[in-house]
Amino acid sequence: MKDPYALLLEHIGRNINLGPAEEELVTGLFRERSLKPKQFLFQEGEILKSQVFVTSGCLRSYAIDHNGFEHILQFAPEGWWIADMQSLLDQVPGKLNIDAIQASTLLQIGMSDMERLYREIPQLERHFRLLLERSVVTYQNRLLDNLSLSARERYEHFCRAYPTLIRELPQKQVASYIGVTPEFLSRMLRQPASRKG
Amino acid sequence: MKDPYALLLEHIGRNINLGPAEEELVTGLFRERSLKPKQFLFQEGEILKSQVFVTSGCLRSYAIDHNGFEHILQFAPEGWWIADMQSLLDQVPGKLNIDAIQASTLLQIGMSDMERLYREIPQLERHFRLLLERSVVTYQNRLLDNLSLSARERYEHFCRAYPTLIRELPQKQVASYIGVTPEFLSRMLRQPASRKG
DNA sequence: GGCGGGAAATGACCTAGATCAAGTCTGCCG
DNA sequence: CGGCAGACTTGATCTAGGTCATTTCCCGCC
Repeated sequence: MKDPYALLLEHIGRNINLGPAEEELVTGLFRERSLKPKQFLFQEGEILKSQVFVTSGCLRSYAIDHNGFEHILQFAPEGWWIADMQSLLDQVPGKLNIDAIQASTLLQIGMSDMERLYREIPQLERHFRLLLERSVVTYQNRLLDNLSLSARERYEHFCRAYPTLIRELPQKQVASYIGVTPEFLSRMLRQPASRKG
Repeated sequence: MKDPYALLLEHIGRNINLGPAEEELVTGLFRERSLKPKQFLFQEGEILKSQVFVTSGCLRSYAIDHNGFEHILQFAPEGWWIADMQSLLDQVPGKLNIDAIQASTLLQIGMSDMERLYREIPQLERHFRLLLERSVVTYQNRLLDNLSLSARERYEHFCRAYPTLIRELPQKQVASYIGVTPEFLSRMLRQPASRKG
């Protein structure tokens, strides 16, 4: 079992270099927490108060539409951040739910402490800028996939993007992520992906 | 006709405060450029070399799928940034096309100059972090819309999100943005949006 | 070792939206 | 003014994927 704080510092260290004092400041402000499978971190209508970094296990965020269907926006395995950003940034009731799909541990930091970190370690702005750039690219690609690919192609992309996850996820969650019904995904997987060209 | 550089500084000024020397540094590194309607800024397969800030008119970015259909990722009217971020960040051949849908003017800065700006004005990291946060939220919402809403609902959202743009855009581009065929959008608009509940 | 509940499979049927193929309408360029 | 290329419309038909209901499977739990 790896030290969660070490994981966080390593993660940050990929983009910027922190001195020992800075590392201490960072680790001093994050608090550990663990979640059991299916336990909620955040529910629709609440106001999200903290940034969350996953140190083990896996969380997911999803929205529920007006027919009661779940649409998964993000999986967050070890080493990822997860949030309802709209709620967090504007301190407004969120539209997402976030829960653990496995027993998980995470590090949490309140918004005012986060702002303090930005003030005292301006380099962190850079770290998160770089993360967010990747995040935008990822969402753009996923959006284009949804606009231009068939369900089967989206499934294949998913398998390539999350080769580990796919083996531990219930099929219905994959369905919900790629945007098809569980029934349809089930049928699709039974069908022998037509050879082409 | 507003000064394009003033527009850029005003834009940045919404997030951070620059001193006169910093403002001069910024404006000194951006170069003006203009595009005629339909003129390309960037085409699939090229490697994007610069950040682009739109100062008048409107650009769009879109991908072409394996059936030859366009899918519009973004419209960038005055005051917005536009790029093929994947290409720009990784200096890799891009999958997007970017062109002007109206006569447009823009400010451009090469990547090395941009890095210099980040070095000399670290606050800019913050500015772009804040922009990118908004951008992620926007893409998340659009993705959820695509996963959970009908074509008509997506159209309505679009009208609310871009009330000005909708009046000057050809219908087929709206169709391409919301992810339906032009034929279907045409029919849909002819149908009197069923009253419900 | 039986049982309760969620996950998956499966069958029959349905529909939003796509496709293809003609038209028409419009604006702009020579 | 004439013509022609794009944008929009319209009709007929098709299909990927959805819906609903039933059954089976599997796994954790008492």
